[in-house]
Amino acid sequence: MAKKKEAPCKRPYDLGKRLELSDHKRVAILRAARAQLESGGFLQLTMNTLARKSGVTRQTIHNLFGTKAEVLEALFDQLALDAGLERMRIVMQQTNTESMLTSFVEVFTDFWAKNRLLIRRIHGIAAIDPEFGAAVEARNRRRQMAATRIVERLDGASGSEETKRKIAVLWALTSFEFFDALAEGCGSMKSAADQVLALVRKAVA
Amino acid sequence: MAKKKEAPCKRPYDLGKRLELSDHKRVAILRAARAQLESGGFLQLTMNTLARKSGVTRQTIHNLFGTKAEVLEALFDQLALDAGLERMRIVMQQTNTESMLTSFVEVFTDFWAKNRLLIRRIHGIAAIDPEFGAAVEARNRRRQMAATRIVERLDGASGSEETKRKIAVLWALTSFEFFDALAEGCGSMKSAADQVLALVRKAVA
DNA sequence: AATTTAATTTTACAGTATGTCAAGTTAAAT
DNA sequence: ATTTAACTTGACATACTGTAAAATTAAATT
Repeated sequence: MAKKKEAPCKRPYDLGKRLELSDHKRVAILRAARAQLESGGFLQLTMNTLARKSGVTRQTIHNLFGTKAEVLEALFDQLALDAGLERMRIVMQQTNTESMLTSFVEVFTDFWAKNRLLIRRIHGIAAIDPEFGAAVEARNRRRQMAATRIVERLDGASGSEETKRKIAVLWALTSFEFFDALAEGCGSMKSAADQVLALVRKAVA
Repeated sequence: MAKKKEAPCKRPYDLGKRLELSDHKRVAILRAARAQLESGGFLQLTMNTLARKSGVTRQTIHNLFGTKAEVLEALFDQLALDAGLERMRIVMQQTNTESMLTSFVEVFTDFWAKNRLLIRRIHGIAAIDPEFGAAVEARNRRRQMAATRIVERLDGASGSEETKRKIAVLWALTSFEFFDALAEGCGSMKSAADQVLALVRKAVA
């Protein structure tokens, strides 16, 4: 009674503007996720509200990202990608080792200051969920490597107990959590950053 | 057709052994909650599994504690109560201000080391959920007060910029998060504690 | 020993969240 | 005009939280 659908004949298809639209949605979703995460926290952030706030369907979020955890990983990745790579290059291109250390501290305190609330949440999720924690840890490894290389270059030797100690201290002093705790007590982010640098100099140099 | 129940005549009732049993259950639940939280994290910890692991009904947990968040608050309270009060007294009873500082650092690094995983989770929950975060912050205020008093006594004066700076630094250096980051890099908790003390001495004394 | 009392269990329910599926719609690309 | 794929819609299964009321159990009282 009803007409049968024709058989599908494959034909080349270039999605130009459609990809663009799709990307806009990705951006909108991540932006909304960030806002939601910062204001209400992780428990308030539901796929439903996220969909509503970003003007998309819940299903679309699943199509674009996968699970809720994957949305957050994407958010974290974007953050690291936007800021991380180029800044790390700046650090490593310093000729003087001393200024490399300074640059290292500045790059991260700046990063922590600009994304304080978001990173607090993301690290919080990492702390409560071992699986997500592993994902975050993997993404933080670049900082670890950098800290190691800087201290080793500073010390000349590598592998000694003293060097190991310095690496651990530099790592901890430039961690987000330390900055976050410090900023709570200091009046401003700027002075917290200054304090970190001073402490690093005293402890490592 | 059926017999009517007699009217209830109130009569004094002392629940001696029953309270004891109830307390045993409270303990079992908190113990199970801790284990679950440490091993699987917050997202894995459900009221159902918690009930199963502690040999109680889900409803009983609700009766004894209230909501899931209240279970965790109870867990955190117990932790702080067990260790916190007496230890803080030890710190404050030091005659020498210098040894008061040392004692302060030791008390907390010791505490962090003994409850590392649990505190990491609890602070994680505080970081992702503003409401729970406020509850944790309120319970951490004792440490804040102590740090302030120690530095003020050490400096003689109170209110100066330099004193404020020192308070913030002492606060951050003795935070759990800093210890946690440091312990990751150091081989042992012991050496992490040593590092904290050394840094505090350098920065504050 | 019989009865009263309250803790605990059982059972049921409402509300909300996640994640998946299939069919329908829409708009860009051909 | 037709094909294509993103997107929406609506529905579903599952799981967790929190609450309520009746049934059960064991301690405390008489």
